[in-house]
Order: sequence, then structure tokens, then C-alpha cells
Amino acid sequence: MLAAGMDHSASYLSHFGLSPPQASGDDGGDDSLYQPPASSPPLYQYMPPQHQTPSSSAAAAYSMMGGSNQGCYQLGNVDTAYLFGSTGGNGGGGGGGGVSGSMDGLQQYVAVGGNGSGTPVSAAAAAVNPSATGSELPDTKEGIEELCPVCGDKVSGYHYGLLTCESCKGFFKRTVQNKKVYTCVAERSCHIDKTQRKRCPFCRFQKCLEVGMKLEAVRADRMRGGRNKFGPMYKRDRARKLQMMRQRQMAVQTLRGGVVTSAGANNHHQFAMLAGDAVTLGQYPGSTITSSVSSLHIKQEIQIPQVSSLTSSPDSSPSPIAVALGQAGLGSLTTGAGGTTCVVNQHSQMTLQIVASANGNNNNNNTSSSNNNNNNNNNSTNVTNMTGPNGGVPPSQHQQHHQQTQQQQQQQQQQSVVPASNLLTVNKMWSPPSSPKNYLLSAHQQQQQQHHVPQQQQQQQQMVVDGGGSSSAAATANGGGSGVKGMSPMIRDFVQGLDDREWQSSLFGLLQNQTYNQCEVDLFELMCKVLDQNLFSQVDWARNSVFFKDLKVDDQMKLLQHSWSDMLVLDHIHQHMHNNLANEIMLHNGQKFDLLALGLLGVTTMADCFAQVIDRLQELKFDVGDYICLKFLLLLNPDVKGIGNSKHVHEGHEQVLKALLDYCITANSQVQDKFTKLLSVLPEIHHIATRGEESLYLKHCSGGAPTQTLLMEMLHAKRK
DNA sequence: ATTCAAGGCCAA
DNA sequence: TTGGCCTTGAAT
Ligand SMILES: [Zn+2]
Ligand SMILES: [Zn+2]
Repeated sequence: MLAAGMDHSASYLSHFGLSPPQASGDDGGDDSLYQPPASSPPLYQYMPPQHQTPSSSAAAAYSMMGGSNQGCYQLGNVDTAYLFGSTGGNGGGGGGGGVSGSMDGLQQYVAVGGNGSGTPVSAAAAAVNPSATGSELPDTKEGIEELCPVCGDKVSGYHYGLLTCESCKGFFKRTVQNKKVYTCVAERSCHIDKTQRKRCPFCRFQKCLEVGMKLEAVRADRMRGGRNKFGPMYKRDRARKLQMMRQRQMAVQTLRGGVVTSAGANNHHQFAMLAGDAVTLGQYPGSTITSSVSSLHIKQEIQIPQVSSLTSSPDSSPSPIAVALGQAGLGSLTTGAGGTTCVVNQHSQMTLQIVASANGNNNNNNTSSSNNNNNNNNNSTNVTNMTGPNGGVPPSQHQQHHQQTQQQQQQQQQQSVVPASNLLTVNKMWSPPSSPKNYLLSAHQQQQQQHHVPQQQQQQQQMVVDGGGSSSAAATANGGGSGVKGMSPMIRDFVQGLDDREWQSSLFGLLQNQTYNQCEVDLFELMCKVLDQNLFSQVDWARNSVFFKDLKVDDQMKLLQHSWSDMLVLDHIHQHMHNNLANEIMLHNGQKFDLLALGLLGVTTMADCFAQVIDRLQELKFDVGDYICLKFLLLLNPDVKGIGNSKHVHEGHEQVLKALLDYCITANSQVQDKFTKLLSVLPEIHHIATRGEESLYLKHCSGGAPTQTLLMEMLHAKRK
């Protein structure tokens, strides 16, 4: 986009224009926009930050105008700016969710464990800092995690995508809601910390975006209360942090010679912890402590650093040195702090792109131009960002149903796949259902144009993204959509429950933060971490799935213990076939991470077998609906012994089997005997999975694999 | 009934 | 404008 020549150095840009909600209602067909799944409409829609695409169509984009001398931030609307107001309702009705049922499943175990938790993160953190300072650990080098990634102040909870302090939350909100336009009188790289954050709102906002605060979390209709689509993400992140804290703690205890009691003893307990939902940390500093755990205990856990996977840049302002190191790789980040985040990938990005285009399709135009932007000139403070959590995830997943205009679909598609990275520019905007185009132009926009960012370009970009991102995505999206013929309601629901974007973004996010500022990492260990994270997501998915969620925890555990590895392999096949997952990715530090090996659980010698499976499935026109059915079949394995409510498992299995059969017949009648052939692939997958488990187990026994992980927990469970 | 993140309020 | 504190309200 920006034409190459242009200099906008950074381009985030923006325009904005939001208009009043009034209009509401109709969305005229115009533009597309699609509706937010639930809750209130975000002010900005998510746009994959691809580097090529700075802005999106339906939305407004944020950009930094580099224009002439100084930067200035403004929000503007691009074409569709939209906004409208309503909240609620969106159609759909019930969409997604899922019945709530009794699923607390694993959660109950938490109680068992001793540490529950209850103290507010911040409170604990606060407690730690003051008193402990000297005494406690030297290793606390960073109490990070508890500090706002923007200014370093105390975190008060998740705000607009990640943990931030109260002031940055307010600042971000005001900026976006009021479409503030800021200008930096310096070099757009002002250092932001607690005492100087007021000094340059431009740089502060820029940093907010860099660390991953999400525009789309700001509501267009200003509805208060409730929860948004990020809720689950916050929950997962919390659980992840907890898990890591726990691991750390245990490691420390082990080193000290102490005996770790709780954990080892009880699988269930640990399982629960890992699984996730467990503990709820209280929120604000003063809030009450729900559980009676000793604060001391908690303090200890909490001080553990840890890079949040949500936050791409672990460091907040303070850590210049780190930045320097980080640069070594490739990026050219000039700026200190900010850049960190991303460097990564230019490579990975490239890799991904290549893949995508190969299979994918399309076109789109040009993209080429777009990217360049960033860097060039100056500063750029903004550097890229990875896909990670920040990058990519948008939230909405399910929304696919309901028919939408093509554009809408495209948008979704793009959202769904998008692995890649992006540059800073983040823009997201989300369009709510009705967005009158009229609102579009605004003074700002015009201004923007002056700056050389024509709308058309923006649109093109969008197009590009769509195309590129996803051929596969398309598949996914379709699946979800009302479209696919022959897809029974059940399968449609299954597909809607998928969140491939999340899968990839969490993968890239983990890879990113695990290699952040690392010269070299142990790739096997990294793979284990990824597998562990995937398992985590798998458990989460299962717990919320029909049939499975109705089971008792014991049964759930047994089923998972017998299917996890098969499902991991199957997931990988799905990502490979339907979402263009590359076979390898370049990490920040230049190391290559073998994604294919990940799918083989580390046994690269099974690559041929894997390839054969892929070939067979391709011949069968294996699609997303088939995939999800197979996954359920693996999970609801009626052959698992010792299941309390085996009748339910059998019934579920039976129903899925039937649904798959119908689907094969009606939707893929051209493929001979697809149903039987699909099922015959399962043993192959199992073979790969089994080899993987054995390999992992051996490495584990020889001390080569991380301990205290859900992955090891699973490996053990089955063998005992 | 509880959570807890989003919006609102208003003294600095 | 800030930023600490308060009110909301969907999700659990
Ligand atoms: Zn802050
Ligand atoms: Zn500045």
C-alpha cells in the first residue's frame, strides 16, 4: 500500500470517523461488515496486521502518519466507519455458545489442590515488591508480568487485550473513543514510563498498540458491563501464567531440595491446574481474597516473571539492553523498546506468505506495495509484530454463520487464517452490522488522504489480505458458514466451535515469546512447550464440547488420556491442509522451528507416513467438517475402558459417526466410499501418535524433556 | 450470586 | 487530560 515511494514511515494511520450510531439499523447491504458475535460492537474491527495491510476496509485503520515531520496519531474511518449503536442483539441468536451445562469439570479438582488462589494478582504483586524486595529473590529480575507493558505501572487487570495499568486503560479508551489525534514533537520514540507517560501521548498510544492493546475491544456503542470475546482469551492467559508460575515454583523447590508435595501426589490436581480454569485471581488490589491460601505462598508464585503470551513484548519500558540483543537477529529496530516484539519474523512471515500464496491463491493484488512501509525511514518505531497473540487473533470466531455478504465472508476468512505478522500497523476495526457508509468521510479522513493514503489503497489492501490469507481459511469459514451443503446442524456446530485463528496465533505467540531475546533455544524443549500449550487448548475445547462436557471429570480424563496424541496429530493435519500451516518457521533468533516435526510429536522419521496420510485425505477431499468429526470420534472413543458413563460415550460416538456418514454421502457423494476411507485413516494417525508418545516418553525418562507439564502428565497417565 | 473488564465520573 | 474509583451487565 502505501506506495512504495511514500514515506509515511509508519503507517498506522488513520482515519476515522465514527459516526453516531443512530442509524443503526440497516446495514444496508452495503458494506459488509460483519457482525460481531456477541456483545457490543467494537469500535474498530480487527484487521490482521499483516504487513501488507494497513488498513481494512470496513474499518478504520489506525496509522501513524508519518507525514512530514512529526508524527501524529489520528483515528479515522475509512470507509466504513460505522458505528452504530446497538448492542446487543445481534442476531444470531444463539449462536454459539453452547449450552452451558455442567461443565465444570476439571475445575473441581482445583479445589483439591492447595493452592488456589484468590488473591488478586496485583495485590500479590504489590505485596511482594515492597516488602520483599531485598529479601526475596534475586531472581526476580522482573516482577514483570505484574507491570504494565506500556508504562511499567501496576497492573489492574486485563484491559483491551492484555494486562495493563488503570491509567493506560483509561488513556487508551479515551484515545479511541474520542478519536484523538496526537503529535509527537520529537522522534516518535519517546520513552514511556510511569513518570513520563503524560509527556507524549503520541508515543504512549503508539506503545499501547505495539504491546497489543486492541482497538476492537473499545465498544462503539459504549455499552457498559458484560463480557466480550476476549474473555476466554484472558482466561486462558491466566491459566497459562499460573501453570508457568507453578512450574517455576516447583523447579525452585526441587533445587532447594524441598519436596514438592502437592503436585506430584495428585494427578488430578495438577491436571486441573493445567487445564485451566482453575483458579481465579482476584482482581483489583483491594479486593477480597476468596480463598484462604496463605499470601506468602502466592507471593512466591507470583513473582515469577514470565512473559505473557498475550503481550508480545514482555518488557515494558525498562530494558534497553534486551532490546539491543534482540535486534541482533534481523530486524532493524531502531527504537529501543518497542521493537522488541517483533522482529521476528520477517522470516517467518515470508515463509508463511510463500506458503499461502502457493496454495492459496490469489491474488490479490498487490500487496506488494504495501508493506514496505514501515521501515524505511526512520524510525519506525513501530516495528513489526508477530503474529502472536497480538497479532493475530481476533476474536471472533464463530460468527460465521448467518449469511453474510461476500465481503463479510472474506473478512472472516482473512481473519481466520492469518498467521502472519505484521507490522505495526495494527488496525483493526470492526464493523458492526449496520454501518452506514455515509459516515465515512470525515475531516480526518480527508486529511489522511492528503497524506497520501487514499482509501482505495486501503481497500486494496484489504482485498489482498483476504485473498492471500486464506485459501484455506476459506475452507474454514465455509465450513462454519451456512454454506456447505449436506452439513448437518451438528457438524455445523462443531465447525463453529473451532477457532483456527486462535490455534495459529497462540502457536506463533508462544514461539515468539519463548525466543524473545534468546540467542538460542532448545528446539526440542520448545516443541514440548508448544505441545503442552496445544494440549491445554485441547482440553479446553473438549471440556466445552457436546457429549464430552456432560461427562464426569474422571471419564473426561480417561478419554483425553487416550486420545490426546491422536488429536494433536489430527489437528496438525487439519492446520496443514486447511489453514496452510507451513512446515517450518523462522524464529526471532534465526533458528528454524520445525512445524512438521511438531505434528509428528517429534518423530521426524514419520514424515513419510504423515505425507501419505495427507495425500490420502486430499484425495478424499477431506474438509473441515470431516476433520472435526474425526476429532470427536477420537475423543469419544468407545473402546476406552473404565468409563463410568460409557453409554453416553457410545451414544456420542454413534451420533458423530452417523453425522459423518450422512455428510460424506450428501456433501461428497462424488468421492467413492469416503466414509470408510476416512475412518481407515485413523489407524495411521494413531500410529504416528503412538510413535510420538513413545519418543516423547523416552526423552522424558532420560531427562530430556520438560517436567511438570500437562504433556508429561498425559504421557504418564497412559502408561501407568 | 459471582466475576471482572468495559464504560462513566470527577477531583486533580 | 489524567487516572483512581465506581457502575454495569454478559458470562460463568
Ligand atoms: Zn500503564
Ligand atoms: Zn513522542
